[in-house]
Amino acid sequence: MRLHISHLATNLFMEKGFDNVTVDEIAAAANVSKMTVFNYFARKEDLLFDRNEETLALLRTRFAARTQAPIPALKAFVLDLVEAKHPLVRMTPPIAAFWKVVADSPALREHTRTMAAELERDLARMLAAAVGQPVDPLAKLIATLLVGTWRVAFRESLRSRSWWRETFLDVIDRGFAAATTAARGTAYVR
Amino acid sequence: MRLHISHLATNLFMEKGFDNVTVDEIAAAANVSKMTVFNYFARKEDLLFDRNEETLALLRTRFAARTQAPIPALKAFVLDLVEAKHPLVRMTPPIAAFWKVVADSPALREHTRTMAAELERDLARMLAAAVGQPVDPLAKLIATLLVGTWRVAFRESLRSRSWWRETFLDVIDRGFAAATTAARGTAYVR
DNA sequence: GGCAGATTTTATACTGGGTACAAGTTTATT
DNA sequence: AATAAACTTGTACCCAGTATAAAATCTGCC
Repeated sequence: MRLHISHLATNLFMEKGFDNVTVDEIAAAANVSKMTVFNYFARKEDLLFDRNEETLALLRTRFAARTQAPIPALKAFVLDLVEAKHPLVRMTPPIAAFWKVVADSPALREHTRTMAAELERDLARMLAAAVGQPVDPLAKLIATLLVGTWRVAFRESLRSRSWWRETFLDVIDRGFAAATTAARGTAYVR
Repeated sequence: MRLHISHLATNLFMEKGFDNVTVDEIAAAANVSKMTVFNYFARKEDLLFDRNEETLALLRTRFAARTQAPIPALKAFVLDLVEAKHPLVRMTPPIAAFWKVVADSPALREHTRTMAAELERDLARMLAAAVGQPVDPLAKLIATLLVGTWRVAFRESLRSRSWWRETFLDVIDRGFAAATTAARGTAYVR
């Protein structure tokens, strides 16, 4: 049911743009009342980003299974995503279309920032836990640097559909090198 | 007039919290109609962050007058702010109270993220212009790393009112070292 | 002073996301 | 079948923000 509504809504968003579809419209298309939609999804934005939680879970799982120090492990994780052509880094036309919907809506762009902020907080907690310490400024700094690196690399890979690999990997390389510098001499790097 | 309304609104926000003050209320307090308020301020959030543009202008001015490479110059700029006890880094009780209003409102927290994103874009442009190049992925990455560093340092200085200096400067040190690593071998560092 | 024209302010009415609440409907349990 | 629990819905509401056109205020000019 939740999936049904979310799917329907996503199609409408792709057709007409996020801001040009009202929740009433979505509810009508699903033969359901507006209240029911808000019952399943706290905000309109969640209709599109329903799978965000899965991504976080994937990160947590992979991080928990790591065999290296936190920062190298995270870099290896990102490189694995590229190698495996995971949807998060594989810019097929439908995926590019999805992100175009996001890029075209101010509300959705703001929402991605909120998600990034939550990711930063989560990652800081994970990093701190990995070295057995409370969440301190250094953990927050590293989390911010890494999430920022990811954001830039991701956006660049969206901008140019072909030949993005080189740029993407260069940004990842430089960003992780930067985080490594910030964390030099701590357990985060080795 | 704009200042009058903004001042009045800020006081109301400090008293009751951003989300518990309606624009109608502000308009009434200023003996003015709601439309007039929106005439001066495009969004409710702008009533509080009216001076954001000034800060950006300060950054641009200082950056234009720099004598060092971009990244060292920006670090010197931040250290100067600390030295001069600029309001941006001096956490007096009224300033802390102001930021508590922000911290207590989800809408305002989102707004700060939007401002940070705009700052990132601006800084990327400034960096690219400084080395005579179009805005490329590296400029974006450095801008993101530096703004992220600033955000973390700033938030930490808010968290603990006394003895914040050491932590603040440590985060700045590590963050700028990280950005320097990301930019190694380019004109951004020297 | 007084008039014409531009600018500002205002009232009114609307859109749309989101909440509160209470009543109705379905589904599961015994 | 009866009752409780969970889900769904209608209705009414709040508030930010927009559109539009009328009214008030200010401006330069004679």
